[in-house]
Amino acid sequence: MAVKIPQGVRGMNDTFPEESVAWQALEGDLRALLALYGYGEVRLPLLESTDLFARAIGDVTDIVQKEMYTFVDRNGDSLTLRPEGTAGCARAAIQARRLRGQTPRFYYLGPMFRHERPQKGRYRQFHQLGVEVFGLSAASIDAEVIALSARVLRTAGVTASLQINSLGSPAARLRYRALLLDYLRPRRAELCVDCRERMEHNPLRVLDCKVAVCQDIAHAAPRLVDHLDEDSFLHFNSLQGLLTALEIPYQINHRLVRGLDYYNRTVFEWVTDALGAQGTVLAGGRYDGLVAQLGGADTPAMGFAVGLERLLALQRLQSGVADVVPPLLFLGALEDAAVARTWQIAERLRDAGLSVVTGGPTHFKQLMKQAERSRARFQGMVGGEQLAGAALRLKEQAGNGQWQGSLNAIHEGLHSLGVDFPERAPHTVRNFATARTSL
RNA sequence: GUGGCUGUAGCUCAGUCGGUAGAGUCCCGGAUUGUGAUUCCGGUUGUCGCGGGUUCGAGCCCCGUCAGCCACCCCA
Repeated sequence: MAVKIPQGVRGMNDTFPEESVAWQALEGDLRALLALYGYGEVRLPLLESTDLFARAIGDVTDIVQKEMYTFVDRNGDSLTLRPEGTAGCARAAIQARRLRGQTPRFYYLGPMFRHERPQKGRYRQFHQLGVEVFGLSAASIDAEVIALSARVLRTAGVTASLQINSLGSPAARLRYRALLLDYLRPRRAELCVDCRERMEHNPLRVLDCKVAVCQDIAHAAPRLVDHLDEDSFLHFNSLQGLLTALEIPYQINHRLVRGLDYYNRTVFEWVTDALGAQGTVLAGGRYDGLVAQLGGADTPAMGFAVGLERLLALQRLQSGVADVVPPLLFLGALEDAAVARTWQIAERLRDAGLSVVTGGPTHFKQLMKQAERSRARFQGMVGGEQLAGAALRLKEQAGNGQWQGSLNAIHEGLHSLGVDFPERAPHTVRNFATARTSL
């Protein structure tokens, strides 16, 4: 009787060991880097109340209008799988009163969910590293965060180009919006249909359109930088000076406007043309109004997010990703009677912190194939002869190293073949002892 | 949400005019072999993505649907 095979949810991927080592390596490198800058991890829920995202991201954005995974829980509350991390992070910081005092520098790492049509570099469950700083309004923190973002890319071994812009204060942005509309309205008929729609709810996005006609119109449009408020203008100048001092090359992109409502002043993006249509690998900016908007004390904030699938894809293209680390030793048992002894030896070597995989009991030929496939550095086969005292042979699989000796002397054998034993075996005695004393 | 392309063995792919499931590779078990091999025997290589329709008969034709890829849109 045929049973229907369950299918994973569209746009959500499973990751197997060959692939997950690259994730682990990247995540490890990033965590180490963040510690270097004094950022600490916040672990946030994947679910928030739907209302939070509507208020934070802006309820006319595509994300809120048509991309959220929203459901009603058993209490009748409307909950949403987070489509981005900033809203939840701000909510948590407000709730835990972490907005002042020692300057909060946070990061988070994990899955986000958006119901979009999957394509290259875009999935329904995807992963972001996000960084958020609260309470600092000076351009110096913008420079710090952008420098950190530059090093995120450098750490991953990828290159992209930095584009920056300033959206000014909300008031200046509103004034500019009116100016832009005055400019666009007479040209409305020339714009593409999407842009005519954009004029209604988010005219700044017309500047970002890919259609040639719209780009021409956008190039001749009044520029945001020319209509910034005084403070934002100075802030932007100050940031540029700092980026130059830090030797971080950038381009000012007057048409760079971010999609989320909460941004003001500095916005930035690292872009590449190596990933097809999804060229933005890392993006962020300042969101001074969000915390107050969510009911917290008026607190400036700055942050960014990196798409880890995109970062990894770029890494795979540009510098290669981490590969599986093969075990040190393959130990095979040639017959039932040899299993117990072989497994004991494997356990002893693991006590000493060495990685050992076992095989058998089965025929010699099978074991040889298994040994080769394991990619272990060394290989040894245990049968009745070894149990009776005959010499065990250790062989280097990819080289010529060899050793023969008694089963009990396998430590010495490995040592003579050049194996370094760890100072302390991390997975054994220490954990056992801690467990006992804490109980 | 819209559009284009593609779904056959674990993998890479054939499959003619609609007429009985194929190759290579890999994998598994057994015999021989005590060190990377060979040989021999045997095996799953499969609801031809799924569901319907036409037909005496569908991997092939028609409709629907799902998934993957790419682009639009949007975003990291």
